[in-house]
Parts: sequence; C-alpha cells; structure tokens
Amino acid sequence: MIELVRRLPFRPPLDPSNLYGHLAATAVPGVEEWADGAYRAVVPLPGGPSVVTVGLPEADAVPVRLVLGEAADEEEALRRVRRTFDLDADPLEVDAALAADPGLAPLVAAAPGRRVPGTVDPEAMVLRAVLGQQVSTAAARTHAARLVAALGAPLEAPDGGLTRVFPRAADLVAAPERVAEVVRMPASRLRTLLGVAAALADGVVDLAADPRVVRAALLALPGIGPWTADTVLMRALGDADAFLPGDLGVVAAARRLGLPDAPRALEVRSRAWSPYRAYAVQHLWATGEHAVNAVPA
DNA sequence: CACGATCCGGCTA
DNA sequence: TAGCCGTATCGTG
Repeated sequence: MIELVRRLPFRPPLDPSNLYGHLAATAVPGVEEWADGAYRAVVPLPGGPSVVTVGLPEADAVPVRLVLGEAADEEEALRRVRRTFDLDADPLEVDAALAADPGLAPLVAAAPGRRVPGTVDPEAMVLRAVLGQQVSTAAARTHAARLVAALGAPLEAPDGGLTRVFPRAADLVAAPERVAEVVRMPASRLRTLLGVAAALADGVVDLAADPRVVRAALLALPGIGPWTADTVLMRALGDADAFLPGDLGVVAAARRLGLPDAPRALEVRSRAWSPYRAYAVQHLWATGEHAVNAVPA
C-alpha cells in the first residue's frame, strides 16, 4: 500500500459547481463518496484497487491523494483523475467558442471555465449509463449501488464509505441471474444491461477505440440509443463534442432559453458549438434546479 | 413522425 | 399511500 500526495495543475478558470456537484450527487455508495469536502473513489488499476481523494481546486491546481496497490499505478491513477476532472481542458478556447452564440453567451459569462465531469472507471460508466436510462439520477444511483453491493469485489482494506470495486462487465456476464435479482427494472432494460456487459467483456465494444467506432458499436446493441451512446462518449471517453439533443434536461433548458427545443432542431443549432458541444450540455443542465449543479455544502 | 408501453424509484401532497 | 415524474428506447401506426 503506497500513499502519495500530488497537485494536478490546470488552466484557469475552473468552475467547480457542476463538476464536483455532479460527481458528488451521483456518487455510488460503496465505490464513491463525498467526504470532508473531497470526492473519493475506488479505481480499479493493474496493481489492484486504488483510492483517489480529490479536493476542491486551488488557484491553479487540484489536490490529490492516492492510495495505490503498486507504485507503478501512479501515472494511470493521475491520468484518470485528470480525465475525471477535465483538467486538460483549454477553458479560454472552449468559452470563446460557445460564447460566440448569443444563446449561450450569458451562460458562459456566468460560469467561465465550466468543465465536463468524467469518470475514473469508464467501463462502469457504460453500465451506469444504461442504469440511468429514463430514471432520475437518484434512482440510477440506487440501482448502481445494488449492483455494487451484490457483485462488487470487496476491498481488502475498506476506507470510509469505500468498500468495493464497481463490478466488471465480466462479473455481470458470469452471474446474470444475480443481476436480475438485484436490479429491479423493466425486463428490456435488464436485457440491455446484460447485453452491454457481454459486449464489453468480449471486446465487441472496445472503449480504447476511436469514439466514432465506440458510438457505432454501442448503437448496434438492443436498448442502446443516442442518449446512452453519447453519454458514454461524453463521460467515459472524454469526447468534448458529444451532444445530447434528446436529453430531458437539455431540452427543458433549451426551451427556457428560447433555443430550439425540438431535438432535431437543437442538434442543428448545436453544430455551431462544435467541437465543444459537451460543454454546452453542461451549461444547459446548469440552468436547472438540480442537485448535480452545486458542490455539497 | 407521433405516441404508447415499459411497470421501477423518488418525491410530493 | 396515491399519483406523477424522471438527464430513454423501441415498436406500432
């Protein structure tokens, strides 16, 4: 067990509200938590499960504490934190691109440096995206927590609320009846969950591939539509241009702002925001009253 | 393209 | 506790 403390630099500005807010509000009990003003998560790495603790941003860096199984995992652990907190973004370029649209300019001005929350565990994010179809973020969190409790490998050294590793796709494939027992949702969505798990486990969906390839592979699976595929691109692959024109929150925000709110028309308008449409999603979501939009008190 | 089924969990009254 | 909504998807007409 190796403990390391690091500071990860970023290009200011960085708006922490939706970034930390989203990660905290959707934190899955057992594998993630918000504690003492920091986001904490279990990260499956080659040398074994690790724990990352990420505090609120300072002027130009984010404080990180790593507890690793092996020192060799440091680089990968830090890479995942950078991805999760979008620390490699160029906020001046992103903000300038979005603010060129008068419809988005006020949102950018109100929250410069807004980031796109990612994930420390891309494979888990794919499964969570399916669990999040059509249900509230709170309900999605409940479903994921049940999956973790039933199928997540226990940590040798539980740490606060962090007790398990999020189940691997192969774990679901190996125990489909157990998945059906604990995840109470429509039969079609259960089939989708198991189908996605199988596709991940056998390489039909390869998260290391080009985002366009991943998107096509996901859309080919029954029960995976544009929302789920593009959520995966945005959150798990870090595709800055992923867009969710049919998302309930995005549509509602567009309507409030006087933007086109029909998904098709909104997709057309969004082309002007390319290649930073994922940031537009964040700005649009942030116009609503939702738990994901604020760092917990 | 519009619309209903899915059939659950969270939240409100 | 009844009833509606929730950061969807698919099949039908």
